Amino acid sequence: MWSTSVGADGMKEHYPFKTIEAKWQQYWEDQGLFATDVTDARDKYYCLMMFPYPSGTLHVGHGRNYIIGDAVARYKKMRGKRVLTPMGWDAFGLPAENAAIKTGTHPRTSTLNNIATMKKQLRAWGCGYDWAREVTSCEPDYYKWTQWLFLKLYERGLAYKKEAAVNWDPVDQTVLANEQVLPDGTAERSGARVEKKMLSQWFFKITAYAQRLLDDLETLDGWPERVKAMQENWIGRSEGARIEFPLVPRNDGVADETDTIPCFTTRVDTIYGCTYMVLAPEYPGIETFVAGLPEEDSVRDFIATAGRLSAIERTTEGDKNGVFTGRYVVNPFNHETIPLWIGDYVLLEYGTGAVMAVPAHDTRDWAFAHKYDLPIRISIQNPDRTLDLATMTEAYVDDGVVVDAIPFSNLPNREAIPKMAAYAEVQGFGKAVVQYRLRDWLISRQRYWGAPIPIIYCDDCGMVPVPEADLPVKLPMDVEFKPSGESPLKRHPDFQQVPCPRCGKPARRESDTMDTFVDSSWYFFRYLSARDDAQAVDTACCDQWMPVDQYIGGIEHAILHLMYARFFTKAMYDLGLVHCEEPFAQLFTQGMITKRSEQDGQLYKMSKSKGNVVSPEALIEAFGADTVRLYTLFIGPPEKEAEWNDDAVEGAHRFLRRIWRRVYLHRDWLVAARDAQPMLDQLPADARALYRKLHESIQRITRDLEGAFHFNTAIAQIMELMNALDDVEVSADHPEPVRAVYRETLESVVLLLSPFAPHIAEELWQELGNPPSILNAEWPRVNEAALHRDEVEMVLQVNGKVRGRIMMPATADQHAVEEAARDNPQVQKWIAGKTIRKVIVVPGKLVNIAAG
RNA sequence: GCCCAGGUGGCGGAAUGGCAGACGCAAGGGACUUAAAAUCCCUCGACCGCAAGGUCGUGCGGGUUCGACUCCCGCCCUGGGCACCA
Repeated sequence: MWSTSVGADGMKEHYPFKTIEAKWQQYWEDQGLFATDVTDARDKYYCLMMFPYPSGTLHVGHGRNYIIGDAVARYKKMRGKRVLTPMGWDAFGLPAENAAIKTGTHPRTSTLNNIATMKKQLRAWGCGYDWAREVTSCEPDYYKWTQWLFLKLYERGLAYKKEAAVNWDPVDQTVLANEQVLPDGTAERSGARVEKKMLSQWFFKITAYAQRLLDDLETLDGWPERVKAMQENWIGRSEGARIEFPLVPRNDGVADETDTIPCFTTRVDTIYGCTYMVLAPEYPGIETFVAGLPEEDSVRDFIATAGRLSAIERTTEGDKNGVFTGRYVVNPFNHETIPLWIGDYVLLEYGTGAVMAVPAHDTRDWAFAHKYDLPIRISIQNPDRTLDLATMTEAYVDDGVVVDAIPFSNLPNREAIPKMAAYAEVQGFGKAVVQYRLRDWLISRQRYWGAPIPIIYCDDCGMVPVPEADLPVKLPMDVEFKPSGESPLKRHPDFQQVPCPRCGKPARRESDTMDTFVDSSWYFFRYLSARDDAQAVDTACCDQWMPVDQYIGGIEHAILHLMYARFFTKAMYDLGLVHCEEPFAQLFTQGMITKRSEQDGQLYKMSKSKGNVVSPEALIEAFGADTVRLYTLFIGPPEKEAEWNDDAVEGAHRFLRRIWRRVYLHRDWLVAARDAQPMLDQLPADARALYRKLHESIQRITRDLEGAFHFNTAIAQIMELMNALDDVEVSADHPEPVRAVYRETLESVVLLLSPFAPHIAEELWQELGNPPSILNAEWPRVNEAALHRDEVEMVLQVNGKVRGRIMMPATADQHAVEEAARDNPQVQKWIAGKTIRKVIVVPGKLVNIAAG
């Protein structure tokens, strides 16, 4: 029903997305619309997207992150916020170094090339950033400060070196942090089967922050529950007791290095049922315990066999193997002498590496005791007191009553736990303790492409930190990459040989570099003073702008990056560098984009190896960036996974084309209707209804964007509004108030659309006679008067089933509504001959008559 | 085993305890066109019925309620996190 008059230039009638997209990208850049002056923090809104690793090119799956972030930034700007959206590059990392080994291209060259490509891609998507704050973690002006922060942590004892059993990735030729090993024992990055090796490595003492990291999760109201739950699981707090078991001296008079063996238990209430103790095979000093005893050979064999097992074999539930040591310990509660065993199911890294075994009340101990015919004793009775060793077929692990445990007998076991821990403390052989699963963060990597650890080894002075004035410790560029994967720093004399900063004698530089997760643990502070070469962070500015108001990124960083960044923030807080304890107030984790593989028809995350990658370039060429953006946001709830569907992209394009034509064809008289007012009392019914629909839409879209970012329903609402517009005839021939309605509707559609499809919105905004940029325009406001209805449609139900509907004055009272409902012929058909038991009236909505 | 999500048409997905399936995709039919593209109109959960209309339907089984996709209890399934963690 749209008038078909064609505009002056027929060309532009066909939504010239290519020209307008190039035009507006240039305009935003020239006008510096995303440059933010951080000296003014009134109404600040720090909108941050996880900075990408410059892997080469971005696909539409990556795009979701940036498109969501850009839509949020644009929306908040229109809501009057002073929005800061910086962007940078997590630019150190193994892929670039591995590529260098293959192709000979230096990692810095390939990385900077990739950055240039990806920057172009972000621009082509229409995403705006404050590029003056760009940080690139592989450049000395950034990693200088990463190294400086390392030194600060080192001074505080939060960075330390120790010999430990660590995860070794044989493919990437480096050690890894626990967080970077998947549950199946393979490396998160390379996929290699991780090996355990005893090596001397650098750690950050994240465990010192375990409790704070756990406690402060509760303050993070703006974080998804699942992310908080994952971090809670990972930290793995458990309360228990540490009990010292005296070691029974050897018969042959040979002295031991220790006279007690401590163990950690969460079930000290079961200790009267403890019938033996088990040590981890790697337990330090185990060999001296058994030296010269008849059991020595079997113990050595056992340890050797257990040592050959891989991490997965050791940590997979299943068969438990062990061996008797020939030694005994004493249970300090009942003074009973019990045998000391070694078992491969006991982990050195957890607790004390020793377990008090209570087969009657622990499923693992039950299995072990049965296998090796060890004694079993009940020390917790079930509430009915019917437990009997003769009839038990599995360990009783539930709560009950303590038995055979004078002076604790007959106590409910939960009450016995604190009492027994207190008793141990008074007696001096134990105490209540809290144990965490979280391990310290292993940060050294035996690779080249990372920030060098600023430490020097001197034969006389030992470990010496590089003086601050000598930072950055620069990565040498003249290096040779060997296929073995060995770090070129290890055989780079100029890099390694250095005088000791303390005594001046020849010394050796640390050749390990830092985990790239260190670089990304503090970049959000650096954005605020990215070009400052005098200090790592600008404390005053951080006070103003931190925390980040909205952080947006992938769920895959739920534990890794997000916990490391929280740890760094707390450590920097303790150093007085910043005054916020949590970096990210609101966290939004968008779901992955998947696509069906052409090979096997399964859904996979987009990746080159699966061959299901969709590049944005061809789509932008064919449909424009606005279409790709609109489709990406419309695909489904942004926090959920979504399957990419090439066909549906066209639907988004059709919609934009429709809006383009509607506005463009009528632009002349729409501009002329600039000052016309939509007088409510002068509007014919259809225009009045459209005007109501418009304001309902504004209300709903605004609600959808606040908080939960329901872009999909917001866009659906714009589509509905356009559909409603289709049902009326829009032309210049209408009276002024009606023209005003059409103008306001189309203008609002453009405004409401602008965070999602900003180029077309800018162009149409201008076509409607407004000055650019739409970013400076105000988000539409709801006109409460427009929402008013004189009449409402009411649903009529009989026994909960819809039987009809009637129009009622909005002011009708309950009685009138009930009356009208009973009089309705449809309703009468269903209540005829029945007794009406109850009538429910929901004002403005429905009537339900219960009849039977 | 423990802890989180989730299960709705052919598909993606909508629904403050109040009309289940908004919006879009796909499909089918039609209009315009020499033709195509583009655009527009109609149909589109299942079953019964010529129709009016009716019955069933949100993983399964119960419950609360005038009324349940929504709340409660018990299951099943899918995805994710943790797990020989003492």
